[in-house]
Amino acid sequence: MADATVDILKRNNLSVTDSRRSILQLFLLQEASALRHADIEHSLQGMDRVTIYRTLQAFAEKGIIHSIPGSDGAARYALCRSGCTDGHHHDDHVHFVCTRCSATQCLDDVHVPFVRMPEGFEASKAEMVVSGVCSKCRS
Amino acid sequence: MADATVDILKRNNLSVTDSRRSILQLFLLQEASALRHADIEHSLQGMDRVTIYRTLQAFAEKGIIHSIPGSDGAARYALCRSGCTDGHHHDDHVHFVCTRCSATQCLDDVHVPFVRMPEGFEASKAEMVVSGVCSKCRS
DNA sequence: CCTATATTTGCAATTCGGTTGCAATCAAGG
DNA sequence: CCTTGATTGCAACCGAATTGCAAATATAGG
Repeated sequence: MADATVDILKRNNLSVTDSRRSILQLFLLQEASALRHADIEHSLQGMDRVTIYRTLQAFAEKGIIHSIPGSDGAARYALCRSGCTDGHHHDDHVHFVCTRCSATQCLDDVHVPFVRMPEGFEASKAEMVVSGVCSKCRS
Repeated sequence: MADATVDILKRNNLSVTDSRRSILQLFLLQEASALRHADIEHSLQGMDRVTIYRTLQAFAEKGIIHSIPGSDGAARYALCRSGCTDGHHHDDHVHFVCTRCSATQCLDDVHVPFVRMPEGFEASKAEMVVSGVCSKCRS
């Protein structure tokens, strides 16, 4: 059990397989920015596209990762902070997309502000994506 | 010049064609909720899919319509309020997606709140999408 | 009004992100 | 170590979107 990936998978009632461990490993190493399916496919050559899709789905369902709304038609995923469990995620933070390096990252400490809805509307979820230049690209 | 569509196209230096007028007409009639490519294709049977894509792009570039971030992989567009011009849009309002009827609409009066960025980040644009049940579906 | 030019349209083909069904493989528990 | 249910890989498919090119059309100039 020398590996953190095994631990996380077991904690989430997922059977431990090579594919899942490799993908999870990628997320653990990544920390900084979100991963797209294509990124993973590129890093883990030889792994089937479909397996990656299904693994991402499984992780998202268990609350290991969360999806990030991206307007470019490619889903992005990032590790959930501790505190996320099955179904109920704590991903109420703002996401940032860098216009220079196009990396997407979670601003874990910036949470989505409340906005008052017009008469008759019932809000249940709010997502916010800020774009600009990230700290790495500015320096 | 009895038609508003001709007027709008000319004002934006776009040549007046049947396709553009029909699509623009749809947006003018629509008012309430945003349109996806598929919606237009369905309403305007016989028009080529590609023409619709290109027309939407042209309208967006001119600031006649703006695109709405949707996490479901299908772009949505809605008319810009007066005040939008080439490139520089005033679409700093919140968008609402109904989980029941799945319509997307602009909450023109609710503008995206300011959020303070962490050290080193430079924000240039912020998008916010709220989901829930719209006024039509609640009544 | 007519023509020349630049723009727009339609079509076919292609790319890209994502999903589904199915058979083979593999992990987990007994 | 064996059974069983979950996971993988493959092929095929789907919808959204883009590209290249030839035909059609709008616009400006005469």
